[in-house]
Parts: sequence; C-alpha cells; structure tokens
Amino acid sequence: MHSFRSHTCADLTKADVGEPVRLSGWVHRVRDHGGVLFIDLRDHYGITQVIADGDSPVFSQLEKVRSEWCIRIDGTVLERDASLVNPNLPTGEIEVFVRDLEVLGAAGELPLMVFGDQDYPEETRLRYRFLDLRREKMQKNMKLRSDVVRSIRQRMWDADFNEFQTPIITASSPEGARDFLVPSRLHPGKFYALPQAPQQFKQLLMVSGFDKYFQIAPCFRDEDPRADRSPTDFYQLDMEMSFVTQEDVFATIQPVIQGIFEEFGEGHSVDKVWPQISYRDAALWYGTDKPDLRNPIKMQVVSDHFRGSGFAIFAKLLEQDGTEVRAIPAPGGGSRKFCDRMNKFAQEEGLPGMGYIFWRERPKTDLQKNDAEDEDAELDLMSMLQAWEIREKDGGEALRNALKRREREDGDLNEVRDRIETHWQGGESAQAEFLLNAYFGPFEAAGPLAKNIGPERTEAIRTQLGLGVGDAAFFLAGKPSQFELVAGRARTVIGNELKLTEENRFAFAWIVDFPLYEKDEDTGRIDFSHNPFSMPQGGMAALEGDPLEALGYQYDLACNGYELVSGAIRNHKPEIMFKAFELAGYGEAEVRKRFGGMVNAFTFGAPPHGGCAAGIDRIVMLLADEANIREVILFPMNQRAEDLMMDAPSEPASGQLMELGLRVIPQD
RNA sequence: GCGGUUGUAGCUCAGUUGGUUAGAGUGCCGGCCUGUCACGCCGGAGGUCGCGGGUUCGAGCCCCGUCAACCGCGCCA
Repeated sequence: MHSFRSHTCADLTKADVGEPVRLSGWVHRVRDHGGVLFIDLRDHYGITQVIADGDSPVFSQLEKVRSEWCIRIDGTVLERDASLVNPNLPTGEIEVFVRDLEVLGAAGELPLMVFGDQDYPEETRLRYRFLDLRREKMQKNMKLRSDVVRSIRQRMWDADFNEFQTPIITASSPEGARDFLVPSRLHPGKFYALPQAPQQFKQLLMVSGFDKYFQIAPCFRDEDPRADRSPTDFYQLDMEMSFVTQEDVFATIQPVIQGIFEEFGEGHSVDKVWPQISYRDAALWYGTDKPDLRNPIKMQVVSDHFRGSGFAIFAKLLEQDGTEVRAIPAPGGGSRKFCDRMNKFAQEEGLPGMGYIFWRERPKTDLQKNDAEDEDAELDLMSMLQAWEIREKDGGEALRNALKRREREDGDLNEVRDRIETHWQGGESAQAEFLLNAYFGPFEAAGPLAKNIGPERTEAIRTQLGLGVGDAAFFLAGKPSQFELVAGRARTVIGNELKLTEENRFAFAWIVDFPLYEKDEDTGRIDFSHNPFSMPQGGMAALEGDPLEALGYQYDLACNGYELVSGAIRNHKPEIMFKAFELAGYGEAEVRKRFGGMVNAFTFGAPPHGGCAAGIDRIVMLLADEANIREVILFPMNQRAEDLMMDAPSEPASGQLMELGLRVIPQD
C-alpha cells in the first residue's frame, strides 16, 4: 500500500464498503463521545468521517489528536446505518473505522480556525496565510483561479496565439507607475527594473513577426494598494496582435472574456452586447471611465434650468467658463431622509453638498376636487383640463379658490393663471399644459432647491429627467473635473441604496476614444493621460491641432464598475511617436534614451499592431464574488506592502549592500 | 502624505451615565459520556482593556498624543 493514502478524503462511497483503506489529511473536527470518537478528516478534495472505539488498537492515541493535526490513518470502510447518513457530505453514506494511526504533523493552538466561517482580522489571516488557505472559501477561490487561468490559456491557444515568456529583470520604462528597481551587482550604481507590464516586449514581438502573442504575465508596480489593486505585483492576460484595427482586438478578446464569465460566473447573466461608450460620455453619464452598467442611473446636464434662476449659488457658478450643473436622477429616492443622507455623503466626500429635489403627490386642491368625484381617482392632465373648462362654467370660482389656497406657499398665482389662459386661447396647448402641470399637476416638488428655482424650472427638470412621484434628483455644479468623481460615487451609492443596481449580472462596456493628453491642473503642463504608445486617431494630423482634443485608439473594458482590460492600437511610426512625445515635452533625444530599443525597432519595418491586457486577479475577484482582490491572491501583501508571513521587506544582510555598492540613507 | 473606521482573553465580540473583583461564545487544559456530524454536560486556566500622558476620589468608558490594521483620497497610462 502507498505510504500515505489509497484514496482521497472525497473518494470513498458505498461501493468501497468492507475495503481496507489508507487516508491522509487534516483533523477538521473532533467529536469525542468517550466510548466512541468521530473525526472529520479533510484534504483538498473533501471530508471523510473516521471513527474509533475501544476495539481500535489506536483508540487512546486517536483521543489525543486536535484540530489541524496532519495524520494518516488505516482502516476499514463501513456503511452507515440509514439513520446515520449525513446528507451534507458527499461521503456521508460511509465512514472509516480506524485501526492504525500515524501523526504526520502535530499542531499547536491555532490563531485562526480552519473549520467554520468565522471572520478573522486580515492581519492574522495574512500572517498565518497557510492556515487561512486551508479554509473552504480560500481553497475554492484559489481552485477557481487555477481553473480560470487554464481556461484562458486554452481559449488563447485555440485562437492561435503563441504563449511567450518575457524578461522579469529588465529596464526601467517611463510608463505611468513607479518602478521597482533592482540594483545591479555587475554594474555598481546602475539598476534594472521589474516590468510594470511586458508592454515594450510584446510590441517588439510584433516587430519580430510573431503575429499573435499572449502571456499570463506578472506585472510590478510600486504604488499604494486599493481594495481592487494588489500592491507590488499582479497578473495580466497580456496579448498583442499585428495587422489589426481596434475592432479586431475587440472581436478577438470579447469571446475570451465573455466565455470565461459564462463558464465560471455561476448564476450570473453575462451581457452579450458590449456597448462602446466614449470616454467623454462615460464621464458625463457615469462620472467614471469604469462605469457599472448594472446601475441604470445616467446623469444629465441640466445647466439651462439653473441659468439665471433664483438659486444664486448655481446661477453664479454658471457665469464662469467651463461650469455645468449635472443631475443624478434617483428613481424611488423621493424622501427627505434619503436625500439628506445622500447630501451628507457628498459632504463627506469633500463637496459643499448636493442639492436635491424630490417629487411627491400634490395634495388635491379645490380645483382638482371639482372634477374628481372619487377622492382617490388619479388626477391626470385631461381631468385638469376638464377642470379648467368647469372654471369657465362657474365663472372661475374654483380656480380662484385653488389659487388662494396656494398663494400662501407659492405667492401670487394670478399671473400664472393669465399666462395659462393666454396660451390656451392662443392654441398653444402644450405650453398651457406645461404650466398647468407645473403649478397644479400631480407632481409636487419638494426640497430647498425647488423653492428657490420655482415650479416652472422644477417641472422642466422633472420632464427632462423623466421622473415622477416618489423620485428624486441630485444636483452638482461647478467644473465637471472637480465634481465628476464624487458624482460617480454618489451614483453608485444611490443605485445601491435604492436597489436599482441589478445583481447577479456581469455588464460590460468598452470605453473608447480616450484623450491622448491631459492638462495638469496645478502646473498647466500637458502630459500623456494613458500610455504614450497609443496611435492618435487621425495619425499625424491629429497632433497638429489642440493636443487636448486629440483622441487615441485607446480603450478600456469596464465590468461592474471595475476596469478589467486596457489596451490600444499602438503608435508604430517613429515620426508620429516623436511628435506625440514632443507635445508632452519630451525631445527626440529623450525618447531615444528612454526606450531606444523599441523606437529603433520601429525603423526596421514595424507592422501596425495593437492589443490589450486583462487583469487576471480582478476577473477572478468578480467571478468569486469578492470585493477585495487579496481574497483571490495566494500570498498578498498588506495595505502597507508588507508580507507579514515572509517578513518582507526586510533589512539586507551585511555584505549584500556592500556587494551592490549601495548605502542606505537613514530615515529620521 | 491626508481623511474615515476599528483596536477589550489564543480567536470573535459585549461592556449602561465614569463607580465593587472586566463578561459571553469559541478555542485550550482536566473530568464524564458508545452514534455524533457546530455532539452534549461539569470544572479550570487564560486580560499591560493597542501604547503613552492627562482630567477625576475613581477611567475599558472622557481629553490629548502616538502606534497598528482596514477602507478611501493623493497615486495607479
């Protein structure tokens, strides 16, 4: 018999009853009944109940084992009595009677329990990651990760991509992020860098004629982490293709990503149509370049309704150049409590606040009651118009009464009545209807903002946003760049709180037409907004005009609010590249110095090419339904980029620095 | 670097208005228990209330500082 096992802990069934077996695994749970002892023995594959009583020669030894000891047992498979079957366990119809025991690895008192689903502080989990990884959820997440990577590879191979490995120790490259530097022993004072991505290598592979490349590539960036961003290192499905347009890249990668989500996205629907949204529209509609399209809320510009209005804060702001008022419609958010909470949220996010209007049912006036025999009858526009005719009959008494009641709140309404009448008699029924609705319609606008701008502007906003009773709208004003991000977060919070955001769905969108450059607000300097290797839309001509207007063949794939993929059609023409860098303030000499290898390659017959990179960790995170990327990474760093288990980073051993010609400057 | 939240037993947490010897569950140790599968019952050990200072007759609780963890901002094409 094998030294450790004849079966795994998931293998045994009724068919094995009577067989002598050998199992190895961890003590998951002990149930000691004195005369009889049960142990759930666990391995990667499953759990088998093993049992011993006084008849077992190793009974007294078995009584001493504790949770998470690693043991090997020999025994006989027994069928469980029908009343003793555990339906929750795939092996629940059998158990193994223990006749021999070997302790392979004893365990001390545990800092965290493998059994159960108790939450533990992440610090503890990371320090004892090997224990944490034994837990069911982590085993499942990591297995999922392995399966996803296997499936990705298979899909890429099937699409005739070549999988290549590129250097890990390479040159520092001027992409966006901070490099990890690696000191060179052979060249004291010089440094390698870890690649932020195999960007230049994959472009060089295209110049080398390999046509279609991919790699599950580690990427290293020395930046601060986020919940969805692993510090230090992470993995990308990196791919590049020659002789392709942007649409070709989309058509190639969509089936892969969509296929992965369909294969592993248990119980989630996967969007089959991936809209293309321009960066500009995404910013306007969603306040982010990685919108969550499960959330139906779409923001709109409503500046005109506030221009010259009684709400001085917004009206004044709008007199400045480049300012806007944007509305976030919140269907179902029509309560003061909710609106105040959202306003508070905006303040916590650093804005002065978020104005709001919400609509409730207008109390019935005498005017409306005249028509409505049934108090509860829904009052629509037609009935109001009928009421208007009734006024004609009763000499205007009803309307006058109604106006009187409303005057306390809304001031003198006689002027409104006259305007309505003028419109009505002039055959401008649409205008008459609008005013009727604004002042007497079923929608009563509430909130401080509504009071300031009056019923007509409020009604125009309501119409534009398509809202009704029980709905709300929030307003942000100023320079879009200054409130856009908060607006986007508010949109997310509103969508979640009002349960508008669909769950169990993966919603994808290509964000396209990224601007090539952006202006630094502080310095006024123009710099690349994404990576500097993208081909400008329109080629050289696009770089002749205003750089801030130039768009690139640069694209991201957003899914449920995360950036899953980023890519571009590359700029493979040296002259356009030099021009592009010149606009960002880098001379030709500088460009040659910083990535001369690639530029040089482009002077020897570079093919047009493009590609993208998909975040493996984020894909697995979404598929595992986790909100934190560390839940799908085996041995992640903590928030401060420390490995608590391995104790990294750490002081170098004496001699190491010497050998590298380095000296540490002491920090105070 | 900045902001928010958290910090009490190995672990997860409770702890009232500032008032006696800081509690529960779980784990650990000991005892009992032959059908459990979150086994049950009895007993026990286990605490620098993150750390430092202050206010007070008295601080887990209030104040100031500090450290750590997480989340966010900056950063990350």
